[in-house]
Amino acid sequence: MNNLKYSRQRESIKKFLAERTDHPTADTVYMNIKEQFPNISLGTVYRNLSLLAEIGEIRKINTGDSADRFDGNVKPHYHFICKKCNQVMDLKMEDLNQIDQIANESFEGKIEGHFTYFYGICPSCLEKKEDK
Amino acid sequence: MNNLKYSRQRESIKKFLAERTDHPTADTVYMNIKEQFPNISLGTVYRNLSLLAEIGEIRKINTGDSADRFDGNVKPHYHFICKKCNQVMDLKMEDLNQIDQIANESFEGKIEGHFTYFYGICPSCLEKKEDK
DNA sequence: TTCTTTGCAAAGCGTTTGCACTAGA
DNA sequence: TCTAGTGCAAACGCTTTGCAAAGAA
Repeated sequence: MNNLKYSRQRESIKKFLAERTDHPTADTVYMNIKEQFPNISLGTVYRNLSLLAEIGEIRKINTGDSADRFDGNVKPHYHFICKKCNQVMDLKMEDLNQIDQIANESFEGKIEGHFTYFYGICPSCLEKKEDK
Repeated sequence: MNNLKYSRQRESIKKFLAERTDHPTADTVYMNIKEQFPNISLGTVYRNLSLLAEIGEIRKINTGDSADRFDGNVKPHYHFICKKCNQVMDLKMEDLNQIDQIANESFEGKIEGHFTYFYGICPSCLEKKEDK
């Protein structure tokens, strides 16, 4: 099952994501890894992103946008998406486990968890607005 | 700005969604509307779904799946997605406005709202599991 | 050697769009 | 009449996949 062989490309992708605090798309990863591996193909990037997400070394996040984004931080945390600049930021806040219980109160099935992301205006866009 | 003309196709799509409690994809809408309008095109379905969502008569929901889903119920409510059968169900629960404040506590920007969906096992899949 | 990973290109899927025609006001 | 909406088909953006060659164990 776990027949993973080392690959320089995969390590590079993992390292790249670990160093970023924004949440790049597959294409952004591709563009950046290309500097180190000029011949790398987009397919390889996608394959490795999927694989890394599957084994839990990175997280795949879906912001409702067309393209998926990837996060090198696998610790549970929430995301904020700016309505103006579409930037995706991490939020420093506690886990909202209590909302699963609230949801469960009048539900016959079993609630195991939730996906939540917050939206609004990010600090730098707020500033720009105030300047006007 | 609001130069809307009546269209039988659009009305039919709206009515169809209002009568459904599941959350069909564009393709499911297309398949069903086709019974009434055999010549309707997928493009028309997509155009009307976007338009209706834009003017707030339906809601577009993104469950992280490949295809978007549409909801005839525009009142604020939360969704549950079954991990087994991928069914999307409505949840009867209060608004979680308080979580926006929690998120805002250590955030420099402005949080305006959140998207949340819950996941787990739906009632009918739970039953099947217990039968074994 | 054996089996995983790669690069490439083609295909996949859901969605959008240009265009000539149709239909609502 | 005038403009919005339609059907059709082609194109789009993101992602996946088949295949032969390359690389790790």
